Amino acid sequence: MTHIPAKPKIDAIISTHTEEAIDKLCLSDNVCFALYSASNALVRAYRPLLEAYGLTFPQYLVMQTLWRQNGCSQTQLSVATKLDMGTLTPIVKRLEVKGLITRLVCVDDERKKRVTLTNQGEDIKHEALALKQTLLDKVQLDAEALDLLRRQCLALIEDLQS
Amino acid sequence: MTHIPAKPKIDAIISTHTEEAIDKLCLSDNVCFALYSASNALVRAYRPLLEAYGLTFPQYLVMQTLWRQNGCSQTQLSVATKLDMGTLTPIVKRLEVKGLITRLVCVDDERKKRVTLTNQGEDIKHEALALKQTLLDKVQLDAEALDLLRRQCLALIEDLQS
DNA sequence: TGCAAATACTTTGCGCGCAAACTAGATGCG
DNA sequence: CGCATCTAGTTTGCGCGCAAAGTATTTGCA
Repeated sequence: MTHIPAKPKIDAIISTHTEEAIDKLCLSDNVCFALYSASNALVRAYRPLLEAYGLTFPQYLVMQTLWRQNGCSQTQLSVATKLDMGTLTPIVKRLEVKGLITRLVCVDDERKKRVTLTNQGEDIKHEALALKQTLLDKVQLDAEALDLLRRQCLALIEDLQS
Repeated sequence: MTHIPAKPKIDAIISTHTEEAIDKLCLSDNVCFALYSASNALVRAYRPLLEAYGLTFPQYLVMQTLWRQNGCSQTQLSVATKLDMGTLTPIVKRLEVKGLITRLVCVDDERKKRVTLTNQGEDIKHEALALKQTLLDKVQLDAEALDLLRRQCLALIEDLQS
């Protein structure tokens, strides 16, 4: 009679999971998971703050770009925000519906769209930019640690896109 | 006659943006943006690797949790992956359709669903887990820097969710 | 025991994020 | 000039991520 391997052990049933087991269950030993979760947590934390201005986080990124340099093309916005055109088009359209920007076909190149802030879009600039600090105030990490985090993320982006 | 303020200067037109201008346009001086972009870049980099196993990145996170602890409830998966139930339910359903897991109502509590790996789900474990290293090999950051990045992200998550 | 509150999960709606396919205008070159 | 190629932007399809509302089961407690 051939050897019958031990029946694969069914792991502990749900009700017996202790706190420690759940801790080990968490993927926090994983850089990728940590980064991914931190990004989700960030967007989640921004949501109630940005709500006052009717903005989502990606919309806020587009607005920040325009506050630096009004009259960008959509391609330039795409490069600046690292969002592809398929993502950007509807975002920019929504900002237009909200009355924060206008989109006009470029006269010298009719393929391009020039994205320009409305007065309303300009008006919220300083208040909305201050939200960044409001959010960072929640964070224990000091300026130096945050700067390191920022540079590590940028380095990672470089490495991953090659 | 009242003072007429100078007409607001229209910023440099699109075609005159130099490389430097585009660089300054980028939001890379912003921690939140860097983190957000890094997370997007990460998911983007994983996509072609995970495609071989028919997995998305969030699906991969769920599988990783199950490979650690088979037979979790969905709530436990939700805690482990830091994804809310509304996100998790369709992810788990898709994994079931792919034949990687089964979902059974718990006998002792009929509200709960016990999520269990199929043989196929077990089979891809080692190959799929190896992808993590494949991806990290692209990255210049050393183990120490990655660990710091990981811990900074976890600290940030803690701070932001309070 | 009865019933309100809590818990586990599902569904809906909306806005990404991105690949892929498409439209339309600009460019280059024989 | 003519025409292939490129570039700028749009559309479609799919899978999140999450708030909010809904269903079903369990729990707690008067």
